[in-house]
Amino acid sequence: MSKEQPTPTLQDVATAAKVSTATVSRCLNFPDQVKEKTRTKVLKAIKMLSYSPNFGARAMASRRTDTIGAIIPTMGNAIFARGLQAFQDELHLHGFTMLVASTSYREDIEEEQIRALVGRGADALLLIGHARSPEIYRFLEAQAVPALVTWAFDTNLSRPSIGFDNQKAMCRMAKKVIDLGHRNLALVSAETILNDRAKARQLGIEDAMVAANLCAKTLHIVKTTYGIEEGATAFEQVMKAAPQTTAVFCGNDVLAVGALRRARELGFKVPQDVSIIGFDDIELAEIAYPALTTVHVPHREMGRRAGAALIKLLNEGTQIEAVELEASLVFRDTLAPARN
Amino acid sequence: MSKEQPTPTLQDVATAAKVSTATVSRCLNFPDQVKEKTRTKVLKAIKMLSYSPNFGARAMASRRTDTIGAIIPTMGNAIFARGLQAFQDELHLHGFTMLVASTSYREDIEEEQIRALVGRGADALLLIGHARSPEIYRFLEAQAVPALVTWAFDTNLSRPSIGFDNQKAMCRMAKKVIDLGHRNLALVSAETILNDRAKARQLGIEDAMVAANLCAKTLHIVKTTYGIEEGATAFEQVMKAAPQTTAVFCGNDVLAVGALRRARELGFKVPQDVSIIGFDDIELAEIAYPALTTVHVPHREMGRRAGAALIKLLNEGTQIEAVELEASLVFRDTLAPARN
DNA sequence: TAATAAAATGCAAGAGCTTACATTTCTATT
DNA sequence: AATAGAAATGTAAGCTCTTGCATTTTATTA
Repeated sequence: MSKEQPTPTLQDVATAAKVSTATVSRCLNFPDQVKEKTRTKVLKAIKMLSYSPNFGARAMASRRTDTIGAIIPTMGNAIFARGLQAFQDELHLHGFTMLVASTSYREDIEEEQIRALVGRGADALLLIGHARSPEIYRFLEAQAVPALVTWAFDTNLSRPSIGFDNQKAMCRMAKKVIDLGHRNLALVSAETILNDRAKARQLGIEDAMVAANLCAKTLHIVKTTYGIEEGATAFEQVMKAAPQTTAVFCGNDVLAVGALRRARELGFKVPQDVSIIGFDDIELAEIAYPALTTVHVPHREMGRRAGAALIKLLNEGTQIEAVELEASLVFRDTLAPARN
Repeated sequence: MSKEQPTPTLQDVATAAKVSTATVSRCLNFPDQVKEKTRTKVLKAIKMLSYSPNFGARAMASRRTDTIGAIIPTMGNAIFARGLQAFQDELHLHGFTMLVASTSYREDIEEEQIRALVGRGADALLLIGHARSPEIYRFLEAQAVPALVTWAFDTNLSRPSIGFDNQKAMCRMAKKVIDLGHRNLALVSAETILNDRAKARQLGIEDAMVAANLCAKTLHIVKTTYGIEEGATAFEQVMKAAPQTTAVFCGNDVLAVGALRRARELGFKVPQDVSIIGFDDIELAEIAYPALTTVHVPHREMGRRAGAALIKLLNEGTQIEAVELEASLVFRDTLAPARN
């Protein structure tokens, strides 16, 4: 503990095993290029010295890292955590390593993290949503780091993405809601400025309203941050400002669960008095009481596919082809025909 | 896109700005050591080239990385995700970067990940739980990488840890349960071989039983993997094998929520017929119906403190002092006196 | 204005690894 | 046993930065 022992290097191993550094290196990277006997000797030296290769040096010398970076808004949100886990599992399967960073939904931090991951040698990047400054896309291009957008899907953009169309999915759900006779709609949403998914979901409802000859302007929107309590508060605001509301859409299940709870606390019967609709279909949705009607997002599938696509791109140079996944509607117990 | 543009290097920037590489480097690392005019020039060149420093090279040359690694079992579990987020926030505050890896509760993968993170130059490591082979601890020592154990606390070990005593916490809860007249206890637990937290929780119940003159052997234990459905199945197994059971402890809230659901599906009244107790106190616990009685674990506090301690160690060389956090009991609606 | 100290910059030696190419050691064949 | 060809190993350059020391520029003082 007290002695300043420098961490062992390739050279140390080579010396201990009485071979050249090249042989040790090959032993690690191309084991079958070295004779069994030599290999054993080297491996023993490695173990003895508790040697571990220096990644930076290796990356620099070999010009590749087998590392893919992922940048998500927050790990506190189960849907990202879960998608990432699937992503990571897929990468691990192919010998790649994942580096994660989170942005707390802040654009400046996202930029910082993108630079950090690129600097760390990420061979490719996984990003959430399309919305970010052109400068960042330029940077990525200058660094020749391919980026794949997920959690969103938009045919209008040239960027490859693997995800689903938030707008379309929410529109389908809204149509159902309107078909059940609801005319006074509200939306509890996350901030839409830096979150194109949230924005798309809002647009989806508005699309359905217009299609049903309702004025999109009548959609009562309350914006809030992420959290159960936040959802509860927002619900209260909605019902105070627009008491005639019969259906409250929520930008995600966590907000919806909060709304649900507050609804009950305030004496509303769900769904008889007011319907509540979530988005994501996390476990919470099923557990909530009454069980939440929501839009199912294929998080794991998305993560897995994104991983596979990026690996294919890196290994075979195959261009990523955009994949639109299906987000299905899950009808449980918080949606019913409008009262009266 | 077609031209193989090599990513820009420090040298490129230096050339573009007509200064030496040393100046560019200082511009990045010690901005006030370089004249305003020069700095502007350099910064412009950097922006123009979309330059981003190569982390590996920097790490190698400067022998430090300002990076801390965290290794958790899985991101799919909210409690780890949340603790990590707090950890990351704390690190970010001090200019450190976090590298995460997950192990899927597999020892071999954990070892692999530890080596990977150390190889990537992690200045320190955050680990969950104490249980791992001595060889790994030896490796960490050989590499002079300090490691902090969290999510657990054990005064008997010399290793520094910031966490809570799983055994003590569960024992307190079990005591309450026994005080309510429960004599036939069961436990739905995660696999305890590689999970010392799960093991400790089990021991905690047994401690309480012994203290109450119950035979610890009568604790009916069912082991399962993580998941709501898994918890449900395990509950069913418990009640089939030991129908006289009046209180079912669960290793975590997710299992408990599953048990709760299956209990209702099977026609058990909770808590009248059977009490169900969780562990962790994640959001799910509060949302579950009836709301779950559980042990509150200070995830965020743990993450934050762990971050702070590691940074202090790295920056000031201050030895980490172990901190035992309090895990409190949260009584909600799934615990009641034993029937009869 | 000259002399001196302080600030800014440049030079060049590494940091630990990979890999093209050169050299040595085997294996198999005649 | 000699030799070609293959397999194994070694040599050394180069990957991109940081930093101690040397040098140049700028500011300060007499």
